[in-house]
Amino acid sequence: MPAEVPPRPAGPPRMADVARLAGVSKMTVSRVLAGRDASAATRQRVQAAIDELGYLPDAGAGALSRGHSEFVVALVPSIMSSNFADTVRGLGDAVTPHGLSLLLGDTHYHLEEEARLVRTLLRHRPRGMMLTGTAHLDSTRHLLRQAGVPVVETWDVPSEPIDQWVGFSNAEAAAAMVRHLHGQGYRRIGFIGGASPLDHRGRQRQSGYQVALTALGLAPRLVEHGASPITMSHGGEAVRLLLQRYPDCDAVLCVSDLSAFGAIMECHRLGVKVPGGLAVAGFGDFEVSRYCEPPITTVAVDPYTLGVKAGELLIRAMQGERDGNPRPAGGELTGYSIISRAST
Amino acid sequence: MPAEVPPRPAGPPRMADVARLAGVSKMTVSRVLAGRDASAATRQRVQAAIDELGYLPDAGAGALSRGHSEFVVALVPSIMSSNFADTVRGLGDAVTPHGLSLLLGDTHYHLEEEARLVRTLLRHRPRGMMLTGTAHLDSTRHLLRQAGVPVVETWDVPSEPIDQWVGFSNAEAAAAMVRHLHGQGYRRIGFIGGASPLDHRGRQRQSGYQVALTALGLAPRLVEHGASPITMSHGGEAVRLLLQRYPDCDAVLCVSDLSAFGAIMECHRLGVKVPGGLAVAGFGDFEVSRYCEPPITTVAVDPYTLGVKAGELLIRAMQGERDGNPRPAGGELTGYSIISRAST
DNA sequence: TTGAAAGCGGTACCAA
DNA sequence: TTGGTACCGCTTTCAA
Repeated sequence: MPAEVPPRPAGPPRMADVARLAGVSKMTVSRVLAGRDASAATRQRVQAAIDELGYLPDAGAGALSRGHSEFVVALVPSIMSSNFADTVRGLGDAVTPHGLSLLLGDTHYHLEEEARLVRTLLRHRPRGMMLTGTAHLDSTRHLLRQAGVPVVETWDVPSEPIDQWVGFSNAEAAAAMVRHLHGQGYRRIGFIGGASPLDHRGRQRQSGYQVALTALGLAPRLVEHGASPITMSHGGEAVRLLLQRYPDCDAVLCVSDLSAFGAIMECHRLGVKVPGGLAVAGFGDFEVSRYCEPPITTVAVDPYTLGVKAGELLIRAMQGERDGNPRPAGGELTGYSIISRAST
Repeated sequence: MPAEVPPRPAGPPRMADVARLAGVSKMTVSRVLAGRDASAATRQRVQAAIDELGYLPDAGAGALSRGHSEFVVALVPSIMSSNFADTVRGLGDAVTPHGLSLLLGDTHYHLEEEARLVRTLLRHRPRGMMLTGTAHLDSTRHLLRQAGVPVVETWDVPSEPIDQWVGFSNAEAAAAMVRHLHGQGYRRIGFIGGASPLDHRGRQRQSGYQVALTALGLAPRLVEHGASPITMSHGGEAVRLLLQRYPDCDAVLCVSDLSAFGAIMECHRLGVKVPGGLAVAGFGDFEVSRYCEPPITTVAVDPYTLGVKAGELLIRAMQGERDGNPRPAGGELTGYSIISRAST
C-alpha cells in the first residue's frame, strides 16, 4: 500500500476549515460564534459548516488570544469530605453558567501540596481561585498576590486575608455549642478532636471550646486523636480514650459529625447511654446526623451556599476587572446555627 | 500627575522577560525549563532570572504550541457521593504526578448535562476523559469518538464501549448479594431502589436482584422510591413502604449503603429488630456501614482503585499516542466482594 | 550550545 | 457586514 499523503496532520477541525467550507474568512466564523454582527445568510452558512464538521473552538487558543482563560480553581483539603464536596458543587453551580470550568485540586490537608497545586494551576491563568481555609504558606500567599488573580478563602475567617473571603468563625461556632450544652445543664464537657496541627479549622474549634469553657469557669477535658481527615473510627477510638481519662464526663463536643457518629456507635457497644450516660454533639450537620439514632445535636454551616457565594464573589471580581473597577475587598461572614437533637 | 507610559500592559512576567533579564534568547529559557541541553552557567543565570521574576510558564500557550494540553477530565453524576469523590481522588492521584490537572464536571445525574459538559470540556482539548457509568447519549458517544480523545468508562461494564473501561457488573454484584442472603436462610427478600430511570447503576442492581431471585424461584418484593442521588432519608421512607406492602419480608437489599442505613434507623424507630425482624443489606461499603449499629452487610467495590486504574489506562493511552502505538482497546473487570456483617 | 523565524488556533483592530 | 493583518506566549525547526 502506497504511503498516503495526509492533507493535514489530522486532528479536530479548525476554524480555518469551517471558514473554507462556508466560503468566508476566519474572522466571520469567529464573529458568528461570538454572536456578533453578521448577516442572517452568512450566519446560517457558517453554522451549517460548523455542524457538518462538528467543530468545537479551541478554548486554549481563544484564551491566549483574548488574554484570559475560562477556568476557576477549587482547592479543597479533601474531596472525600462531603462538606467540601458540597462547597465544590456550590462553586460549580455558581460559575459554570458563566461559561467557566472547574479545575480541581485536592491538597490532602498539606500546605506544601497546596502551594504546589497553586503553582501548577496558576500556570493555567485561572480567572479566580477558591481556597479552603485561611492557613497557607507564605509562599502561597506571595504567589497568589503576585499573580493578581481573584481569590476567595472559605470555611473560616482570615486574620490576614489574601483577597476576598466568605466563611464563619469555627472558634465562635464551637463556643456557641459549648454554651448550648451548658444551657442544657451539662458541666463536665469534653472535646474530641484530631491530633493533626494541619487541620486548622479543627484547631479553631478546639480553641473555641477551650475559651468558652474557661469563660464558664469549667475545666477542659481534651482528647486529640487521629490524623486528618477525621473519620468515624477516629471518633470511636477517641471516645474510649475520653471515658478512660475522664470517666466523669457528662457531655462531649466532637470536632466533626463523623467522629460524633463514631463516638455514639462506640457508646452503644460500651453500654453507655446517649445522652443519658454521655451527651454527644457534633459539628457540620452531615446527613448521617439527621438520620442516625439518636439524631445528633450539631452545628450547621451550609457548605453548598459557601461555595455558591465564593463563586459569586469571583464572578463579581471578574466583572469588576473587565469594567476596570477596583477589586471589592473584604469578605462575608456567614452564619451557623446550633441544631439541637436527641443526642444531648 | 502626568500619564505614565506603561512599558508593558502589565500582567505576569513572560518568557521574554526572563530571557531579557538573563541575557539569552527565549529558546534558551524554554530549553532550561524543559531540562534540555544548556550549559551549566546558562542554566544557572536563567534559573536566577526565573526566580527573581517569579515566572510561571503559561500552560495554555505551551499547550497550543506543543499540540496538546495538560488536562484530564473527570465526569461524575454527583461529586457529593463519597463513592464518586473517591474515584475522582484516585484519578487525581494517578494523573497529577504526570503533570496533568483535573477538570471536574458534575452531571447531576443528567445525560443531557453530561453531553453539555463533554462539549464544553472537549474545547480544552483534554488528554483523556473519565466517564462514570456506561449510559450516555448518542451525541455524547459521537462527540467523544470524533474527538479521538482517550476515554475510560467506569463503575460499570459497557455493552457498547466508547473506548476503554474499568468496572464491575452491578447486576452480578447485586445478584451475588441475593445469593448470599439466600445462603443465610432468607427467602422473602425485598429490594429498595430509586425511582429514577437515570440512575443506570441502580437499575442494573435492581435487575440483578430480580434475575437472581427468579433463578432461586423466589418472588420479587420491590420498592422504587426517591430521585438520584439516593439519600439516607430515601431509605427510611422506602423501608416503611416496603413493610407496608410486603409485611412478610424477612430481608431487604438496598441499592446503596446510604439507603440501607436510613432503612435500619427507621427500623429502630418502628421497633423492627435488625436483623431479627428484618435483615438489611446495602451496596458500596460506605464508611457509615462499618461503624453503625448493627454494622451493615454490603458489597465492597473499591472506588478509589477504580479511579487509579482509570488514570493509569489514560496515561498508557497517552504514552501510546506519543509512541505511535495503537490504542489498547478493551477494559478491565474489577472485583467486588460481599462483606457479611451483623445486619443480616 | 545557542538563536532566529515560523506557526500553534484563535481574536482585536483597522480598512474596505 | 466583511476581510486582512498582527499578535497572544510558547515550542518546533533549522541554521549558525
